[in-house]
Amino acid sequence: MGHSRLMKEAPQTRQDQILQAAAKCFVEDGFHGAGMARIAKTAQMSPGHIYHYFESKEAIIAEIVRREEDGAREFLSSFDGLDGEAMISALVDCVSEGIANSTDSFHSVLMLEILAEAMRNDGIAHIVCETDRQLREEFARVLERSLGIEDALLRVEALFTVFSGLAIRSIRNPQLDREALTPLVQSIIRHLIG
Amino acid sequence: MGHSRLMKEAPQTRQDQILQAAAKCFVEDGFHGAGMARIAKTAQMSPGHIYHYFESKEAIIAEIVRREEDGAREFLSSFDGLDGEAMISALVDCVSEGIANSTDSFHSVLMLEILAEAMRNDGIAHIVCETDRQLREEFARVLERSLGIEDALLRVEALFTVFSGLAIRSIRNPQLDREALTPLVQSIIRHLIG
DNA sequence: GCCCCTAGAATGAACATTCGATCTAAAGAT
DNA sequence: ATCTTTAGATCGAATGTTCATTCTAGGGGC
Repeated sequence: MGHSRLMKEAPQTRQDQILQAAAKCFVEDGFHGAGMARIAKTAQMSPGHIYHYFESKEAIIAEIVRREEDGAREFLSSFDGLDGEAMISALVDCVSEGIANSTDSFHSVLMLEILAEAMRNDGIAHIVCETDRQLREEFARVLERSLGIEDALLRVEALFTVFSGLAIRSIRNPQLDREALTPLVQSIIRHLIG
Repeated sequence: MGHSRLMKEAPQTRQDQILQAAAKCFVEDGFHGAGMARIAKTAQMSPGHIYHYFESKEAIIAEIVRREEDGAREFLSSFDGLDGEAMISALVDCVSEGIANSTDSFHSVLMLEILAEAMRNDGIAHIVCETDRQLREEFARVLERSLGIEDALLRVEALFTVFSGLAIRSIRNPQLDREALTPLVQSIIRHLIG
């Protein structure tokens, strides 16, 4: 599951350095729990200096959300060229990869924080909802073309539901047996697109 | 989907009054975004007085989480006596009710906030994970007895995954067509327990 | 000499929490 | 009946801290 490379690779620009540090702090303490002082220290620069690159703390949050959503957009575009069987097996593979990924709690927590923030910050809500709309529509188009599915938008919604649920489950049940769950979830996927 | 009555009914005690006000503020501003001053004003008492009923803000959060989780526990116990067909139709009915419920964004947001907090607060994590373990095990027992399902714990995990996902979807796609999605999700449920 | 870049102290608002004062009301005393 | 005592409920101002943000003063390239 391809996430924005920002958060893993070494930061390229001063901006990336801040974003990377901020994301780390936000994951550990939450958007409102993390202070600029700690973010600055993590990014190895003075608090005041951050304001040369970002207008405010909220602007940092918005940019992190934007990049995180871009990561999902990119990931989805990797399904673009697939047809028939290739599409099905790519989706099924996605499950094992997706389940494994929720071990990477970094992105799970970030997602929760983003969704919670979206409920009270209209700007964030707009980014998230708009991305989701694009994702749904593009993926429905892909599914329709590659598999001839009719009510594709609906199936996509159900697929997204399952994948979203996995992230939550890995938090509420840390001992989750991923190996055992994978084939069962894969059978749901096949049930949805077959 | 039965949620703790605390949040809807008129508050019975002074404690409930505080918890109800706090939950409202937490939903609007987040656990760390909401200040005691605003909570006090919402509960119609002085900030200082809150500390006669709760040791700290964190204690309020913990109690809200505890009651929210109790709501889930209660809801689940309503499946206790069912058998065979009754169990299946109860589960299927659950979908339409569950999907409708995610319109009630109050509990969706609270859930997100709780899960995010669980990732950084061991006390909260313990409440959430322990409740989830109980829920899984009891529901697996019920499913095993009423439907003779073998790998019940696994099926329960998959069922919980789907229901958890619905809450997230209703946030990322506010225009979600609940009526259309219901039968598709119901078919997933049947696929999981049939 | 001039101009960007940078650090880190300064600022004032907001925060969780504490505390002494005041209010309420019921029990006890006369 | 009336006054006194007492204990808990309630308040709101004070506390010390931490917050996001701004400011100032200097350091290095041209």
